[in-house]
Amino acid sequence: MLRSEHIPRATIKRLALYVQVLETLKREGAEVISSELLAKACDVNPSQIRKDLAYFGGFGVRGVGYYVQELITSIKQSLGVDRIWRAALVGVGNLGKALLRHQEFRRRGFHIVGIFDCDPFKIGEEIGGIEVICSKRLPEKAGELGVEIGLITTPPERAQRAANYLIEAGIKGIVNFAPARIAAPEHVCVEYVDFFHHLYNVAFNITLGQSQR
Amino acid sequence: MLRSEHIPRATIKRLALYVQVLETLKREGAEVISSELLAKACDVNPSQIRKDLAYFGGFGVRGVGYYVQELITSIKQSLGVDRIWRAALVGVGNLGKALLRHQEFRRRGFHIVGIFDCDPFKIGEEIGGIEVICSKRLPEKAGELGVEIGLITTPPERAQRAANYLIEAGIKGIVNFAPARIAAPEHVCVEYVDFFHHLYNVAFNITLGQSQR
DNA sequence: AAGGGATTGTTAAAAAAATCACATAGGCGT
DNA sequence: ACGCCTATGTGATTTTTTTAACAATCCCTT
Repeated sequence: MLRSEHIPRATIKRLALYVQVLETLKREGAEVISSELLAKACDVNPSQIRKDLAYFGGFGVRGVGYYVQELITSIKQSLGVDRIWRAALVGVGNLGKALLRHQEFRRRGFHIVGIFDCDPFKIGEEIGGIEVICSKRLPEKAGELGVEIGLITTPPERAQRAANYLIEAGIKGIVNFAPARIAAPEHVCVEYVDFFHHLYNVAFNITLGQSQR
Repeated sequence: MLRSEHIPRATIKRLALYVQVLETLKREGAEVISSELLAKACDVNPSQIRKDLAYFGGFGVRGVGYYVQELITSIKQSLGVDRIWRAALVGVGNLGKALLRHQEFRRRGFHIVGIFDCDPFKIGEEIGGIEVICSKRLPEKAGELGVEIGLITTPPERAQRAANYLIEAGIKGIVNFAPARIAAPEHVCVEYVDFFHHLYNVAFNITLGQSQR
């Protein structure tokens, strides 16, 4: 059993993908799926899938495959997303507002319970029943609200400051949507969402990548 | 010289990161930078950077480092983002609207010149001076507008249909913001932007990943 | 209850990517 | 003009990740 080994970062990334595809398959009525079929749907190698899943346990049944619902539950458990996560959003710009309106967050178990901005004109405004609070008060408020994850949607030049407030608040995970790197202590997990990385990738592939992949 | 070899996918990803960090450094007044310092700012290995850059040419000066502005220009050229790319956006929801308002797209050379949706109530509406057109007319309009890249911001269940229209329109690159996989022919490059992959990553790291990284 | 068929879990091999180490070469001071 | 200093570019090495192959095992039919 592989369970106790070090789990590759790439595996974690793929598990999130598997959940997405499995939920689609479930909606379509599938109850059981083989690694081969799931692989096709995810556009990866079947061995890859079996290996990824084996890190967390033997979820499959030999000769049969994986029970879809059971697998979804197991992966979510393994990832730690089988519960509600309370998040704070910092930066009420276009993107911030769009994310706040995005029903998918709640549906997936990420509840935005605090909204912060440093613009005095935005402070006090209500969005989806939550009042926008001054970013400076983040450290004090975050504990109160039980926030564990921070979402940064500020302009790039203010991303680091937002991060500092979140770190000061004792938050352990940050998803940064601003196109800027941020410094954080070892124990804080920072993930970057950057559209432009993807756009650049596409542009490159169109331009010269014809032969690749 | 490595130039003619196959370029790793991971390298392309990092080049986009380098551009981001270099532009910040430029704003801060840096004119020259060593691979070591750039590495620190990007949180990667210095050799990695030198090797990545060497795939595209000898941009550096031995004993000195890399000239920041020159390097930015060179990388952008290598990636094919040293020009304007015309894009179409399909799906005028919260996220779509936020992206349309996002100034960064234009600043980085991605001009959204067509907006499409299948909702009759949205068709005809004007956003930023561009009229929303029925998705069905995408194939005919895309050529007319000179669109090369498609951005999908529909709900997940409509992502494939949006993709089909884009493919029919002869588009060669798609950035899909909808949480759904899409099928596309070999010659069409598809990139996925999925916040939840990142959120899941953070959740996992907080839950059990303490020992990792 | 026993054997056949199918698909997993896992070990071994291959491929890819990251890192190291150093020779190479440009700039700058003398 | 010469040599030193420094940081690049690149071949060799290590590590990581992916893919292939197959033995183990579970269900299902007879």
